[in-house]
Amino acid sequence: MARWETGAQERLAKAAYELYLERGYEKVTVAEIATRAGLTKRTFFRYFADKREVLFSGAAAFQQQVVSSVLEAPVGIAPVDAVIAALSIGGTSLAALGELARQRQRLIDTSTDLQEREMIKMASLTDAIGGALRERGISEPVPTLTAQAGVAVFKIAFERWAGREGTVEFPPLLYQALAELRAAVGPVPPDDAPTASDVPRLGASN
Amino acid sequence: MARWETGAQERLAKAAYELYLERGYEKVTVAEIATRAGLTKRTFFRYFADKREVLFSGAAAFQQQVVSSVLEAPVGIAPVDAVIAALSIGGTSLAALGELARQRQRLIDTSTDLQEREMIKMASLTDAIGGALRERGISEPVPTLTAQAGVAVFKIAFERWAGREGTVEFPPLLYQALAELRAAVGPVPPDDAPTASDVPRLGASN
DNA sequence: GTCTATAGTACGATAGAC
DNA sequence: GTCTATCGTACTATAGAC
Repeated sequence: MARWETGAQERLAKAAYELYLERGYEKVTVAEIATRAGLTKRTFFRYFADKREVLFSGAAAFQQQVVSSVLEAPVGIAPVDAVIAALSIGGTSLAALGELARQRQRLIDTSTDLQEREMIKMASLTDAIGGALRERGISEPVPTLTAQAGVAVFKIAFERWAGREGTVEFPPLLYQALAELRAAVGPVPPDDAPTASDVPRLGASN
Repeated sequence: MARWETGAQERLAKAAYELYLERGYEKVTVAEIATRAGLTKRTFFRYFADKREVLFSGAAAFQQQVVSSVLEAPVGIAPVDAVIAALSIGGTSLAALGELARQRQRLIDTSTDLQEREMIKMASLTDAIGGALRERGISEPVPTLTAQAGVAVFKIAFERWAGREGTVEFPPLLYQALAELRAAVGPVPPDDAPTASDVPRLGASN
């Protein structure tokens, strides 16, 4: 008999999901999660920084995927198009999880603590996307603003996806939300306006 | 001698600011704040829901001011212009606090807990602005998207304001950030695009 | 794996204002 | 007397220290 069952992290995550869904996030203690997984509280904190983090352990991989897509976008594409394309791919991966992703979203909606954590993750994603654009030679404020707009659009599109039953393609929801954002914020200012800046392109001379 | 000095909440807030600045937010306990204010931990929690909330007690008033401005904007103005005008007024009020506002911002930047709370407050502000637009008869998705864009632009403008010494006018920073956002997200889609929607106007027939 | 610090809660008691 | 602000204490759970 092995000293440890394998997959301690997976067992902890599974136990946490079950308990959170059964009794609600706030009514569950870390000790209970650990016990159900056949482990101790100490071990829980070896794998997860805190009680919330269980629901966000996939966030780093998602962020990495999006950042990679931005970095690998074709030369000459506008930053906003590179970001939206990257989020389209990432969102499609999340949507592929199906009911699990919707369940997770509903769980987060029941707790302000979890909502806070999700916002932090989204803020981190925004920073990382901005950083990827800067790495490609785009100078401020375009990276920050593009990343903010892209993530805002992503959130709306993903909420719409999660709120629907059955199988819905994610990319059309994302592109529709982008078009709606453009319509809502209004026209690009003319080039001779003192505050306007040209829309740069990735890999171009900037 | 009176059993209690007046202004318990103000004394607690003052003590908290002092201690947070002296030793850093995380190294200060609620008991210490209360003691410096001549009160007890128990009383601290009567006035503030938790240790972070001390730095955000003005948020509700700020939000209320912005929402009121949106609701009172002239008929016929585009939603995005109403939102930006409202945030311009609100931001100017905050900027009027001068060094105190900059100090607060620097404090928040030192703690992820405080950053989380700030994000929650900004999300609440976004929701409230979206609600104000809906109350004026604008239908989704314009309220949500406009509010998101407006708050994103506000955050960038306020960070720029906080990062500068001396007296800088807030509104020009805000309008510049809006122009930059428009340039970054690209052109409004043509009217015949399947995903495009006309830009509605407040009080018009929609 | 145990121990400790501290955030945050619950409930009751008490003291001043009116 | 009532009303309200304050205080004392005991408690749970997270998180980190040792």
